[in-house]
Amino acid sequence: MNKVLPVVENCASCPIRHRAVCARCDDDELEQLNQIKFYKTYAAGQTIAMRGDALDVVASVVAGTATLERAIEDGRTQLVGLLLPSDFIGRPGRDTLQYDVTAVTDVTLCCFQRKPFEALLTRIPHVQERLLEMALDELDAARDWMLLLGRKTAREKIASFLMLIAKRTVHPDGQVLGDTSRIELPISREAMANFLGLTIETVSRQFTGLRKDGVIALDGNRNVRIPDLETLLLESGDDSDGGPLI
Amino acid sequence: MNKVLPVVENCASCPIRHRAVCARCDDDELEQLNQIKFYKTYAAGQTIAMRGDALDVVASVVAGTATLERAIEDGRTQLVGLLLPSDFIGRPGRDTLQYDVTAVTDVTLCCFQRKPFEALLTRIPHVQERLLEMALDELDAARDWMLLLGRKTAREKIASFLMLIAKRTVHPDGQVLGDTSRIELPISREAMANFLGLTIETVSRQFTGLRKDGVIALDGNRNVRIPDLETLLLESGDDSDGGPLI
DNA sequence: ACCCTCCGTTGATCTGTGTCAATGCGCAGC
DNA sequence: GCTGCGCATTGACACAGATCAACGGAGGGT
Repeated sequence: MNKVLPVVENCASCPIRHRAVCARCDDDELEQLNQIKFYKTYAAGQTIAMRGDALDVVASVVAGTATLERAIEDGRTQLVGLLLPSDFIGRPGRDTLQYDVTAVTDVTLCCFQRKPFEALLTRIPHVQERLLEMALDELDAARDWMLLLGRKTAREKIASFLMLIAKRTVHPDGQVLGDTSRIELPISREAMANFLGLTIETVSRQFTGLRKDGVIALDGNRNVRIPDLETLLLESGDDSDGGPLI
Repeated sequence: MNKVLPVVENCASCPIRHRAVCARCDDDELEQLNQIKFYKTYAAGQTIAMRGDALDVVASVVAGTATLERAIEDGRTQLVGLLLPSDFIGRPGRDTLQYDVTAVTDVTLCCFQRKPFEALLTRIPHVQERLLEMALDELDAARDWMLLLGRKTAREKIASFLMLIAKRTVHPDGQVLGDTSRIELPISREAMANFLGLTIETVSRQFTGLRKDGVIALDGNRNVRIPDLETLLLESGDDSDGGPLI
């Protein structure tokens, strides 16, 4: 518990700068951002924030994986966001959080106090613009996700999830790769079930099914090899023309 | 077909101005918006735009109901957005549309050519801010919707939908009402099925079930009376603390 | 080595919702 | 009035995925 986690020095060195909030800032603007930011780390399993919490910071994920969850009292839980490096948490202009945020691996956040950040937005308009762009990207992702939840079969859901992770895999050098022949699942079977609107048993059975049919190969629980990406794409029921590989 | 639809003169007279993109504009700024805008009407059933279309306008819904749909080739369709008066269509910064947009009733749109609108955004920062706010509201709505699609039963889905429509009902004078004792469904059973990730048969059966249990009363196909709102809320499986009634 | 816990897998069975098919109802056109 | 069409309802049945239960394997603590 509470291991010492690596600390990142500043946004300019963020491996994910090209997608993060400061993507288009010049050195001067980065300096302004640097003055109001700080890093925070959470160990795997820790709760970062809970639904209803007053939210006085906004943040970017620098490293690790976190989840956004919505739950019903009786325990049913739906993942409503998967936060990977470069994703943004929190919303300028609203001060309570609507969801539970949990670190599923060790997570490093680049945080900004909300008030000074909002003030900064008015001075650096293209950060505002970037936020809008990110929000709309997330909205698109949420809508694809809705198609998955409402209309896809269990097998298609799993295949779609694998494609999603493959596409979003970010390598240590910051490049978003199309390397989809081997992926590492960032979350447990349970989290996947909550992501896809399934039970863990069904998730497990579908993995077995895909393995038996030669669509994927499992190497431990978290490593998936994909011999033929085309086949997996077919299984996913996706007819998207690719779209941005973000 | 193609009846004469009423024309709205300018944003300032929009009945829904308080929630639309120009919510916080002063007269001078409204004038700037007026110069690049125009109105367009669509008859019920018309396609407003299709997935993949080049999108050179953005728009606000002034009157009527439209849907945003995502479909798989085999015909399975999921509604990913329900556009009611004051909702915004299109995204500054991206030039193709990801979804099919259809008018389900006669619809009046307040349109802006995208390029001049984007130029205007840089001059009127609080419109940009307003767009971000609306995008984030939509994201919140999408996430609640994901919980519904992934984890709720058919009955809960119907009850949630009724609550949603009740909350969003806008009266002609522009006031968002809490009048939830009688609502008019803006969409057909089929569209509801696509909204909720169900089949029309299941939607129908759930309506019948709720009626037989005295939770709702039906007056024709599109009119629902809700004797006791608390009961319906209970059925919806929602434990949200209300949140903004938007 | 042992136990224990956590996580994932597999099996047997149940059930909510989908599927297929028939029927009902309102409304427009003639 | 009748007919035809679109939409909604109802019924019988099938099946995908949930539920309940047992088991397996990896890793950590002692």
